[in-house]
Amino acid sequence: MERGKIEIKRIENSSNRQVTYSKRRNGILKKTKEISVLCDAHVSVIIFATSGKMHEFSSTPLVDILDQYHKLTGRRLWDAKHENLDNEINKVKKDNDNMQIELRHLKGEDISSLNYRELMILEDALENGLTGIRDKQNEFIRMVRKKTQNMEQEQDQLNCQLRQLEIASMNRNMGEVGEVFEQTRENHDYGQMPFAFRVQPMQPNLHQRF
Amino acid sequence: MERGKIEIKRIENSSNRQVTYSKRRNGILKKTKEISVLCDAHVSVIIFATSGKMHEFSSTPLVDILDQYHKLTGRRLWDAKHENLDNEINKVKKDNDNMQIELRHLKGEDISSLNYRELMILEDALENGLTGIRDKQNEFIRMVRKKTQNMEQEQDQLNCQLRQLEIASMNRNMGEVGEVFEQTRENHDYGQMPFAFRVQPMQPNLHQRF
DNA sequence: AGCTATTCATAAAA
DNA sequence: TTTTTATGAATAGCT
Repeated sequence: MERGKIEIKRIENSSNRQVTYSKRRNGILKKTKEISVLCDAHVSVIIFATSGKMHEFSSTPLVDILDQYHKLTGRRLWDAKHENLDNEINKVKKDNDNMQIELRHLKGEDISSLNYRELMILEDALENGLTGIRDKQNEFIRMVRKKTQNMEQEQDQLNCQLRQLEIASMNRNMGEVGEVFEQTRENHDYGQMPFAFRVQPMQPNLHQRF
Repeated sequence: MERGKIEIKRIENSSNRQVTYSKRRNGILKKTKEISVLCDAHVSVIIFATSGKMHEFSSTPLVDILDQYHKLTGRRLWDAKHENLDNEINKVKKDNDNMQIELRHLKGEDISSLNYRELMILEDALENGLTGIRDKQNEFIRMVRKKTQNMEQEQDQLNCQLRQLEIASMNRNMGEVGEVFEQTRENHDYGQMPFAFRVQPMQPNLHQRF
């Protein structure tokens, strides 16, 4: 065999093999860089020598290349965790789709494909829903009504008290005033009473006359 | 520039680029195969053309190569991907929860925390849904009713025809039979009539008397 | 690691 | 695309 020509089979001489490996590896890396530049190609090469040493070239991040690889071949290159996440996301998305459909149906959308039985089931569900909602609403209304009643009663009581106080005040103004007025003030302790409960005199300037 | 020599930069002429790509790609694949045989190397090449078409060569299953790659570089190829998946899964789960809540509400469940306004909105949604469903149901009912009517009409017609044929048959049996019977047979051409339209004699054995 | 003699790859053209 | 051919690039075997 003349110089320069070799048969493509394992080179038995270890040092020859080592040299050839080194030369050809460089050649390959060079070629891959070139094709990626010349032709806009995305290339990844990973080369391991038997020694375990690695050389690589990637025109694009390896992850991206592998991602495309996966999309195209469907072959899984990833680890278990990745796969689990993938499964989970698919499951959740499926749930999502189902719920989406159910929601639409309950809103009366996309129902053309349903048969009568399915429509009946939907109707029942909606009626149950309505019943629940209306019960709740009635509860609200009862509550509000009760509250209103209570407030009216309170109002009545207050009005009643107010009238009594007015009468008392009138009586005092007609008789001895000064001493008794001061005493009344103390008894009612206006300073700690909420404003709404204070009795506004019907004739605020009445005492100025004295 | 003479024939055969080029500068390493993107080939602008699209068809030249395509041809060069094809040739060089083959070259690279050949070289990688050769080095793996000659030098016992483990090699993986993945090449994507801009078109998206892929070519690859792996002296060893790609998964194994990537496994070694992991061990050697410690680079976590998938971390970024995992993070993305995590984000996506969280988003979808959130959607899921929201829909779950909406569904429950529409079914009248878990509504204690809602205020009156929210209840009203729900009620409207449910009523709309019911309206849609009931419209659809009515449509069904109308359809079925119409079908039934049509069938009844058809039935009536058939009964009518049947009666007429029976009468005709009776008449024939009362008069001259032999010759006329044969003739009638020909006229009605039973062979091409669908079975349902054939007149069954009321007394099938009547002719045997003659 | 360099250095040729050769073989191989491939640009241009068909 | 594939083939052809002229030419440059890669590389086997030596140093």
